[in-house]
Amino acid sequence: VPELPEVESLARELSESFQTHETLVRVHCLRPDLRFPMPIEELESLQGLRFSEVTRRAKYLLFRAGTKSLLSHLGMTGTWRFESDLRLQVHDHLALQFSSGRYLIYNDPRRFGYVDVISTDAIGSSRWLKHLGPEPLDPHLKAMHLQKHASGSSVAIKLWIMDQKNLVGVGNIYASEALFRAKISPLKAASRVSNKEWSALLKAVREVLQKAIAGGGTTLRDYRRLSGDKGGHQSHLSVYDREALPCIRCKTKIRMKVMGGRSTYWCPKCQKGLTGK
DNA sequence: CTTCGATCCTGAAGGC
DNA sequence: TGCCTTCAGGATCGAA
Repeated sequence: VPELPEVESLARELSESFQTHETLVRVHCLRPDLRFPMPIEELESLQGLRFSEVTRRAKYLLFRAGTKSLLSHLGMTGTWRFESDLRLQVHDHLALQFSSGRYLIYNDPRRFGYVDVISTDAIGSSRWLKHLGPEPLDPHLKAMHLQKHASGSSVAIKLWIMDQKNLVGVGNIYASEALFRAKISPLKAASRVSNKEWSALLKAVREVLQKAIAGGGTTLRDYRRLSGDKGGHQSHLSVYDREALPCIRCKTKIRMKVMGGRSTYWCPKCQKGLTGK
């Protein structure tokens, strides 16, 4: 469900709500059967710690609680919500009870998400984060770095930018959107993307992500903000889910193809690249 | 090493 | 109305 903008929006909302630095009073492990079983004892070791800021790395949420941090990946359908009572719903897996009296609850119908507890001063070297590629919004990242890293890869550019060890945070929706914006075919081999195209692509990725963050995230189906509201961004999608509809630039019929098991949308006229190996 | 496909789940939506 | 099939924004794993 959530790509970088959705996780970033959520991290900001959560961070704001922890301005008051609440203490975690009790952890309720309701259903440990997530993608990886919940580490119950580790989670309980967070009891008594004060929660401060919530940050994001790639598509992971990181709740800082002193020397330890709670890491959360939302998979496809994970959501966090506040409740004033321990009022449970179907697919609630974890409830964090705070000193303020409120509960922060993790719900995940498809159970592709997971949580873990890691040491705050070794977040970057944790098993979840150490193999991740660069953050697209990091101003130190240059198009040249991506081009260099992709130089030996025959993988289609769409799949390449979605691979979290190459570049982080770009999921299925924003991969199609960014390639459309940069006018590059999703089928083009990563190694054949030119210098100029890499610049356009990185710029497009940044613009697409920034716009979505500003809009509070895209909701196609399941994504919910902390408030339970849908994201406000869905009307901004230019190609995703527009198969056979006219391209917004040239009216050509948008095409769809399954790549790596995921639906990919593009305009065969605007987006250059044909194939290539 | 790279690359591809199958796989983990539930629920919403569409066809008949 | 109801049953059945298909598909979904992720990412790991094993096989080739």
